Amino acid sequence: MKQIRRRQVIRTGTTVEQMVRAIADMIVTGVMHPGERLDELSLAVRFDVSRTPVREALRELGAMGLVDREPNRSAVVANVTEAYLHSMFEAMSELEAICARLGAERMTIDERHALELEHRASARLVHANAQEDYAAHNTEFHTKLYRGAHNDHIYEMVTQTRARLAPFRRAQFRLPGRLAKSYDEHDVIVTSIMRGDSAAASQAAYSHVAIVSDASIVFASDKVG
Amino acid sequence: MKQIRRRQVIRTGTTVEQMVRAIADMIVTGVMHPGERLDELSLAVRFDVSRTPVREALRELGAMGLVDREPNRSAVVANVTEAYLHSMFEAMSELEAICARLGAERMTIDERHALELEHRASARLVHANAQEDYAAHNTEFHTKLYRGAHNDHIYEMVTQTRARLAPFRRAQFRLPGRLAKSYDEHDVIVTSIMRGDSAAASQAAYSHVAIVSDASIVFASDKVG
DNA sequence: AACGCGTAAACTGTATGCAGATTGCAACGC
DNA sequence: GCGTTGCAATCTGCATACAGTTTACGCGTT
Repeated sequence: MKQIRRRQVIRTGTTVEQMVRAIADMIVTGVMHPGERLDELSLAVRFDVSRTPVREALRELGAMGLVDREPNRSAVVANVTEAYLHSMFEAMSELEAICARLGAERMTIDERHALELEHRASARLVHANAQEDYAAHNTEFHTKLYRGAHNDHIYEMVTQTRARLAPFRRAQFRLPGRLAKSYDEHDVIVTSIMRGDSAAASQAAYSHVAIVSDASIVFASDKVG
Repeated sequence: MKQIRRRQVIRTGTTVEQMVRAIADMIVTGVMHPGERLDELSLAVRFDVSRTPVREALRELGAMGLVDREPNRSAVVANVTEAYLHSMFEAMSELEAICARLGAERMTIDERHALELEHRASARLVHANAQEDYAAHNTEFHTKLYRGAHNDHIYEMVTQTRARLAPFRRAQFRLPGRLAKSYDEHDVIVTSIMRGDSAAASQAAYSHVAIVSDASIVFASDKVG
């Protein structure tokens, strides 16, 4: 094989890290679907490396829960049971409620303003029914919320859980009227946080995720199982 | 090299899985200390395998957060900052509070009885000041508590967090009077759960971990940093 | 004696080869 | 015609070889 060290122009990190990010991205963004095979040789060819780094990347993705691995079988994009999916959504509700509560107590003035700005910015996207753009703002909004708890470990857990849920939550904004409802729910969270009302923020965040969960499980159900 | 397939008598799983378990165990039980190097070749020799499975095991342990890895550097047993340690303890409080709350609502009669039994069984160990044995019962008690929430993903998160905290929590029961206090705290949790009082159970579990956290950080402080 | 520099040793990153496991297919028997 | 068995192709698991990087040490210079 050639090996002329021309591994594209991705700048950051080691080969394996790059592959982990690339593959995780494909899974999370829905380029690859739950249950799809991740054959080592194909990936090696695709990324122009040998199987060794591919294997390490797959193992790491396995540890993250994004792919399932069994001995002597190809790795496959994680396809969780409906029960486990449900437990992840419930965990998301709990985690997000914690973040909202802690955020209401701990966020700096700047963080609060940034959150509110992010929220307000997405208002016009609701009217335009710009689902893609709204989804991007939505992600950023939630990231700011999670950061606001000022707890790195909780941030790690909630981020990882969110990533694992992503493949099953893709279509949520296609439900008619969901965009507007989502915006309203965010509004309650933001308002509560601005007031420093941790109980209300927590409650609002919990229900918000619970609703997203319901919306998503409908769409997931034809993939899971 | 020989390769006479005599890799000890550990029965389950692939080579890498066995190594992950073995190394994780050494870290969690304190045989290896935070900051200690995990050189690939030494481990390979020790386990009588080549470096390839060792590397995969280390990568998995890295993903779990039990070891730290940097490019072109040996993996080392994870040594977290005091800030991150604090965030993990806080997360533990929150997670355990959730488990207690959900447990108070969801545990079956059998689960409640088993939890109470486990708790009562450790009473005599308190009087004997049998720290080792109490620690074992303590682990089992908390596992039952986590299971009681009937949420697999939360169980996964809390278990993983607990494992990462283990190296920094080892000495907690050596504080004078800690055993008795721990028992009393458990008692409040158990009683609340038996009554189905989720708010009280949640509150009790939260404070319990917060106290353990304080007790542990004292001991951790000469290791961390 | 202290500091820099260069080289070698030690170690990680990656490629490749081989052995064992699995799967699909085809030929055969019922 | 359908199920079963055996073989071949494919793929994973692990070992080994090699390349690139970091670290440590010793030598020479000041």
